[in-house]
Amino acid sequence: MPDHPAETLFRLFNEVGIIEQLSRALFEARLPDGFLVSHFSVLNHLIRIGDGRTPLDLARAFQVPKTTMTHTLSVLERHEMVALTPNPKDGRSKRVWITDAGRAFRAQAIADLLPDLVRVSARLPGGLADRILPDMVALREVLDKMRDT
Amino acid sequence: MPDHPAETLFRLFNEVGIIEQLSRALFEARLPDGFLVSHFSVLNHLIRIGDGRTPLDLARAFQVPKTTMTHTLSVLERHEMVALTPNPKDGRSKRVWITDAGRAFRAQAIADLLPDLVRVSARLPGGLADRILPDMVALREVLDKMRDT
DNA sequence: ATTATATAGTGCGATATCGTATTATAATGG
DNA sequence: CCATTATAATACGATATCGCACTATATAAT
Repeated sequence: MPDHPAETLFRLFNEVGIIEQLSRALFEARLPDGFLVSHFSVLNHLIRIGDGRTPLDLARAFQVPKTTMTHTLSVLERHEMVALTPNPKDGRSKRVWITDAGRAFRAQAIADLLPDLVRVSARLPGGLADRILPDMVALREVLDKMRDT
Repeated sequence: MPDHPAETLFRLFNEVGIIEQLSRALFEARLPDGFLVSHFSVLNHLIRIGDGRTPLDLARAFQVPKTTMTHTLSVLERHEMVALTPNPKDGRSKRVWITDAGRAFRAQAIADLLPDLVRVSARLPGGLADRILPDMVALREVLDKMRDT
């Protein structure tokens, strides 16, 4: 790697990859057996953003192939944590709804996770997360837009 | 999620996950068919940190299970991009060496990747990567240490 | 209207990743 | 020494992720 603006960005993506790996392991250690962050994330999204969206909407939100979202939803559906209904606006499509079981699962997961998050927070240099979050959002948005072009 | 220090951290991990997803897709679109970031990363590590390490060392460096590293190395070995030799210091272990083909692959991948990195850099708010990289390193180190305890 | 093109979801196959168990070798304690 | 425990790598099975192809429906073009 030359001494180039891209060099720093390359290193940053490197760190992002490792942090993703570590935080995912942390999360999944607290989830019930057989559940992964991908499952939790969908439920969390359905509550934060609202349900009734289509599977494709979700795939786009998480930037995963639609086949991956089909699979993730099928797992959640099998556990009755989401329900899929026909989309009255589009016969090809479906709508995704979170169930009470899904809400309960998400709430429990967050409760089980919180102590770890607090522990991490306590060990971080003060204000680190607040400090970098806006830049991380900006980075995500740039990548997101570049993807379309 | 309550209004809590953990809330910001939670959001940060969320962004990290999405950025990881997007940057990986960007990378892999430039790699030859059948190669993933995991393969490139190992080769890159062998050059940056030096080869001759054991598979377990590599698994620790990337924070993946050792079975995952066994698999990744077997792919690279099949393509003759790394060579595994017995470890004279430990009969249970091996040492990992990068080959000329591995070096060439890595160099080509970086060359093919550079334009994308430059494009991203150009669209980012000035100095963003430089600004947050130290904090991201600190975050990674905290997670890394917490993992041991 | 009819045809052509685009889009939503899924089936299927390939590979990646991960957990558990196994084998071989080291290190340790008696 | 010998037995016990720990460690490195792998085999194996399960699930996740992804790309490609297919079906059904919608949209656009003429």
